[in-house]
Amino acid sequence: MYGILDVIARKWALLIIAILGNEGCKGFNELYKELKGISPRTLSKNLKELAKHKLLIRKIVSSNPPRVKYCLSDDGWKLRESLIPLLIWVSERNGHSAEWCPIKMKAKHKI
Amino acid sequence: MYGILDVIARKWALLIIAILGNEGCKGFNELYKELKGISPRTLSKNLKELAKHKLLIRKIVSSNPPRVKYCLSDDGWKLRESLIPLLIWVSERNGHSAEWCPIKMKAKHKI
DNA sequence: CCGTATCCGATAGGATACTG
DNA sequence: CAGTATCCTATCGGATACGG
Repeated sequence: MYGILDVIARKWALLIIAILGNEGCKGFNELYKELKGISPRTLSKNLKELAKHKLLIRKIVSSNPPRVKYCLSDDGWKLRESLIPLLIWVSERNGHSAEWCPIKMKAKHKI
Repeated sequence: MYGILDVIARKWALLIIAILGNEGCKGFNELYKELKGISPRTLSKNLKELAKHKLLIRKIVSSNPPRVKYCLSDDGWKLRESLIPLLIWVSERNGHSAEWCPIKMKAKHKI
Protein backbone atom coordinates (compact mmCIF):
# COMPACT_ATOMS: atom_id res chain seq x y z
CA MET A 1 0.00 0.00 0.00
CA TYR A 2 2.70 2.48 0.94
CA GLY A 3 5.45 1.08 -1.24
CA ILE A 4 8.99 1.12 0.02
CA LEU A 5 7.85 2.50 3.36
CA ASP A 6 6.43 -0.93 4.20
CA VAL A 7 9.92 -2.34 3.73
CA ILE A 8 12.09 0.14 5.57
CA ALA A 9 9.86 1.42 8.34
CA ARG A 10 10.91 -1.39 10.63
CA LYS A 11 13.52 -1.58 13.32
CA TRP A 12 15.80 -4.28 11.94
CA ALA A 13 15.73 -2.96 8.42
CA LEU A 14 16.78 0.50 9.54
CA LEU A 15 19.49 -0.88 11.80
CA ILE A 16 20.94 -3.04 9.06
CA ILE A 17 21.10 -0.07 6.70
CA ALA A 18 22.64 2.04 9.45
CA ILE A 19 25.32 -0.50 10.32
CA LEU A 20 26.30 -1.17 6.73
CA GLY A 21 26.46 2.58 6.25
CA ASN A 22 28.63 3.02 9.30
CA GLU A 23 30.99 0.17 8.78
CA GLY A 24 30.84 -0.96 5.19
CA CYS A 25 30.23 -4.49 3.99
CA LYS A 26 29.54 -7.12 6.59
CA GLY A 27 29.18 -10.87 6.75
CA PHE A 28 26.15 -12.63 8.17
CA ASN A 29 27.69 -13.41 11.52
CA GLU A 30 29.21 -9.99 11.85
CA LEU A 31 25.77 -8.48 11.51
CA TYR A 32 24.35 -11.12 13.78
CA LYS A 33 26.72 -10.15 16.56
CA GLU A 34 26.14 -6.43 16.20
CA LEU A 35 22.38 -6.63 16.11
CA LYS A 36 21.75 -7.42 19.74
CA GLY A 37 18.62 -9.47 20.16
CA ILE A 38 18.07 -10.54 16.57
CA SER A 39 17.71 -14.20 15.66
CA PRO A 40 19.39 -15.75 12.62
CA ARG A 41 16.01 -16.41 11.16
CA THR A 42 14.95 -12.78 11.42
CA LEU A 43 18.28 -11.52 10.13
CA SER A 44 18.05 -13.83 7.16
CA LYS A 45 14.55 -12.69 6.29
CA ASN A 46 15.45 -9.04 6.62
CA LEU A 47 18.52 -9.37 4.43
CA LYS A 48 16.48 -11.15 1.78
CA GLU A 49 13.80 -8.49 1.86
CA LEU A 50 16.29 -5.63 1.58
CA ALA A 51 18.15 -7.37 -1.23
CA LYS A 52 14.90 -8.03 -3.03
CA HIS A 53 14.23 -4.31 -3.03
CA LYS A 54 17.77 -3.59 -4.24
CA LEU A 55 18.86 -1.68 -1.16
CA LEU A 56 21.73 -4.02 -0.49
CA ILE A 57 23.73 -6.53 -2.46
CA ARG A 58 24.75 -10.03 -1.48
CA LYS A 59 28.31 -10.61 -2.63
CA ILE A 60 29.80 -14.08 -2.58
CA VAL A 61 33.46 -13.68 -1.73
CA SER A 62 34.52 -17.29 -1.50
CA SER A 63 32.76 -20.62 -1.37
CA ASN A 64 35.08 -22.69 0.81
CA PRO A 65 34.90 -21.61 3.49
CA PRO A 66 31.68 -19.89 2.51
CA ARG A 67 32.14 -16.17 2.77
CA VAL A 68 29.49 -13.65 1.92
CA LYS A 69 29.37 -9.90 2.25
CA TYR A 70 26.31 -7.72 2.43
CA CYS A 71 26.91 -4.25 1.04
CA LEU A 72 24.70 -1.24 0.47
CA SER A 73 23.72 -0.69 -3.15
CA ASP A 74 23.82 2.77 -4.69
CA ASP A 75 20.22 3.17 -3.73
CA GLY A 76 20.92 1.85 -0.27
CA TRP A 77 23.56 4.53 0.11
CA LYS A 78 21.08 7.21 -0.84
CA LEU A 79 18.70 5.84 1.72
CA ARG A 80 21.41 5.79 4.31
CA GLU A 81 22.29 9.41 3.61
CA SER A 82 18.69 10.47 4.04
CA LEU A 83 18.55 8.46 7.23
CA ILE A 84 21.37 10.26 8.99
CA PRO A 85 19.38 13.07 10.62
CA LEU A 86 16.88 10.55 11.95
CA LEU A 87 19.63 8.36 13.37
CA ILE A 88 21.15 11.35 15.06
CA TRP A 89 17.80 12.26 16.57
CA VAL A 90 17.32 8.69 17.78
CA SER A 91 20.79 8.68 19.23
CA GLU A 92 20.18 11.90 21.15
CA ARG A 93 16.73 10.83 22.27
CA ASN A 94 18.03 7.55 23.65
CA GLY A 95 20.97 9.24 25.33
CA HIS A 96 24.45 8.63 24.07
CA SER A 97 24.97 6.34 27.01
CA ALA A 98 23.48 3.44 25.12
CA GLU A 99 25.83 0.66 24.21
CA TRP A 100 24.91 0.99 20.58
CA CYS A 101 25.33 3.92 18.29
CA PRO A 102 23.22 4.16 15.17
CA ILE A 103 25.41 6.69 13.45
CA LYS A 104 29.04 7.35 12.81
CA MET A 105 29.85 10.45 10.86
CA LYS A 106 33.08 9.05 9.50
CA ALA A 107 31.39 6.15 7.84
CA LYS A 108 33.26 4.27 5.18
CA HIS A 109 32.00 4.71 1.69
CA LYS A 110 31.41 2.38 -1.17
CA ILE A 111 33.58 -0.52 -0.22
CA MET B 1 16.04 -2.94 23.56
CA TYR B 2 16.62 -0.15 21.05
CA GLY B 3 14.70 2.55 22.84
CA ILE B 4 12.72 5.04 20.83
CA LEU B 5 13.56 3.20 17.63
CA ASP B 6 11.14 0.48 18.65
CA VAL B 7 8.43 3.12 18.76
CA ILE B 8 9.01 5.08 15.57
CA ALA B 9 10.43 2.50 13.19
CA ARG B 10 6.97 1.50 12.07
CA LYS B 11 4.93 2.55 9.11
CA TRP B 12 1.93 4.09 10.82
CA ALA B 13 3.97 5.92 13.41
CA LEU B 14 6.10 7.57 10.75
CA LEU B 15 3.09 8.44 8.63
CA ILE B 16 1.26 10.01 11.57
CA ILE B 17 4.27 12.15 12.39
CA ALA B 18 4.63 13.07 8.73
CA ILE B 19 1.00 14.08 8.32
CA LEU B 20 0.86 16.13 11.51
CA GLY B 21 4.07 17.78 10.36
CA ASN B 22 2.64 18.54 6.96
CA GLU B 23 -0.76 19.74 7.98
CA GLY B 24 -0.72 20.67 11.63
CA CYS B 25 -3.09 19.38 14.29
CA LYS B 26 -5.65 16.82 13.24
CA GLY B 27 -8.67 15.12 14.71
CA PHE B 28 -9.07 11.38 14.92
CA ASN B 29 -11.34 11.05 11.92
CA GLU B 30 -9.25 13.40 9.85
CA LEU B 31 -6.25 11.17 10.40
CA TYR B 32 -8.40 8.13 9.83
CA LYS B 33 -9.42 9.37 6.40
CA GLU B 34 -5.90 10.33 5.37
CA LEU B 35 -4.25 7.12 6.45
CA LYS B 36 -5.55 4.86 3.73
CA GLY B 37 -5.90 1.32 5.01
CA ILE B 38 -5.63 1.94 8.71
CA SER B 39 -8.32 0.71 11.08
CA PRO B 40 -9.64 2.78 13.98
CA ARG B 41 -8.18 0.27 16.38
CA THR B 42 -4.70 0.57 14.92
CA LEU B 43 -4.90 4.34 14.72
CA SER B 44 -5.98 4.52 18.33
CA LYS B 45 -3.13 2.34 19.50
CA ASN B 46 -0.56 4.25 17.51
CA LEU B 47 -1.75 7.62 18.79
CA LYS B 48 -1.61 6.33 22.36
CA GLU B 49 1.89 4.98 21.89
CA LEU B 50 3.17 8.20 20.35
CA ALA B 51 1.53 10.30 23.07
CA LYS B 52 2.98 8.04 25.74
CA HIS B 53 6.43 8.80 24.42
CA LYS B 54 5.63 12.52 24.26
CA LEU B 55 5.97 12.85 20.53
CA LEU B 56 2.47 14.19 20.16
CA ILE B 57 -0.09 15.79 22.42
CA ARG B 58 -3.76 15.03 22.72
CA LYS B 59 -5.64 18.29 23.08
CA ILE B 60 -9.28 18.30 24.09
CA VAL B 61 -10.90 21.17 22.27
CA SER B 62 -14.50 20.69 23.31
CA SER B 63 -16.47 17.97 25.01
CA ASN B 64 -19.88 18.33 23.41
CA PRO B 65 -19.59 17.51 20.64
CA PRO B 66 -16.36 15.78 21.57
CA ARG B 67 -13.54 17.40 19.69
CA VAL B 68 -9.94 16.38 20.02
CA LYS B 69 -6.81 17.45 18.21
CA TYR B 70 -3.56 15.56 17.94
CA CYS B 71 -0.56 17.86 17.62
CA LEU B 72 3.16 17.30 17.44
CA SER B 73 5.01 18.13 20.64
CA ASP B 74 8.28 20.04 20.55
CA ASP B 75 10.09 16.76 20.44
CA GLY B 76 7.74 15.49 17.78
CA TRP B 77 8.66 18.50 15.68
CA LYS B 78 12.32 17.74 16.04
CA LEU B 79 11.65 14.20 14.96
CA ARG B 80 9.66 15.44 12.02
CA GLU B 81 12.46 17.73 10.93
CA SER B 82 14.95 14.90 11.03
CA LEU B 83 12.52 12.77 9.08
CA ILE B 84 12.24 15.07 6.10
CA PRO B 85 15.16 13.70 4.02
CA LEU B 86 13.88 10.18 4.53
CA LEU B 87 10.37 11.14 3.48
CA ILE B 88 11.74 12.80 0.37
CA TRP B 89 13.73 9.67 -0.45
CA VAL B 90 10.64 7.52 0.05
CA SER B 91 8.61 9.84 -2.11
CA GLU B 92 11.14 9.67 -4.93
CA ARG B 93 11.59 5.94 -4.60
CA ASN B 94 7.86 5.32 -4.83
CA GLY B 95 7.48 7.70 -7.72
CA HIS B 96 5.61 10.93 -7.27
CA SER B 97 2.71 9.35 -9.06
CA ALA B 98 1.44 7.87 -5.84
CA GLU B 99 -1.80 9.24 -4.53
CA TRP B 100 -0.18 10.07 -1.22
CA CYS B 101 2.65 12.39 -0.47
CA PRO B 102 4.66 11.96 2.69
CA ILE B 103 6.18 15.41 2.62
CA LYS B 104 5.18 18.97 1.98
CA MET B 105 7.90 21.54 2.21
CA LYS B 106 5.53 24.32 3.17
CA ALA B 107 4.31 22.56 6.24
CA LYS B 108 2.50 24.56 8.84
CA HIS B 109 4.35 25.09 12.06
CA LYS B 110 3.32 24.94 15.65
CA ILE B 111 -0.38 25.37 15.38
C1' DC C 1 -17.29 13.08 16.37
C1' DC C 2 -14.11 10.18 19.23
C1' DG C 3 -12.94 6.49 20.14
C1' DT C 4 -13.15 1.32 22.60
C1' DA C 5 -14.42 -3.78 22.46
C1' DT C 6 -14.32 -7.98 20.25
C1' DC C 7 -12.81 -11.20 17.09
C1' DC C 8 -9.68 -12.96 14.18
C1' DG C 9 -5.96 -13.72 10.62
C1' DA C 10 -1.26 -12.66 9.18
C1' DT C 11 3.31 -12.16 10.19
C1' DA C 12 7.28 -10.52 12.77
C1' DG C 13 10.31 -12.45 15.39
C1' DG C 14 12.73 -15.39 19.34
C1' DA C 15 14.97 -20.11 20.59
C1' DT C 16 17.16 -23.77 19.16
C1' DA C 17 19.05 -27.27 16.38
C1' DC C 18 21.07 -28.50 12.38
C1' DT C 19 23.38 -28.63 7.41
C1' DG C 20 26.90 -27.60 3.60
C1' DC D 1 30.89 -19.21 8.23
C1' DA D 2 26.34 -18.80 6.33
C1' DG D 3 22.52 -19.78 6.65
C1' DT D 4 17.77 -23.09 6.90
C1' DA D 5 14.21 -25.77 9.47
C1' DT D 6 10.98 -26.06 13.22
C1' DC D 7 8.27 -24.50 16.58
C1' DC D 8 6.04 -21.27 19.02
C1' DT D 9 4.61 -16.68 20.92
C1' DA D 10 3.53 -12.00 20.68
C1' DT D 11 2.24 -8.24 18.34
C1' DC D 12 0.30 -5.95 14.34
C1' DG D 13 -3.41 -4.84 12.30
C1' DG D 14 -8.08 -5.32 9.59
C1' DA D 15 -13.40 -5.65 10.11
C1' DT D 16 -17.10 -4.58 12.51
C1' DA D 17 -20.06 -3.07 16.07
C1' DC D 18 -20.96 -0.33 19.57
C1' DG D 19 -20.88 3.51 23.47
C1' DG D 20 -20.02 8.35 25.26
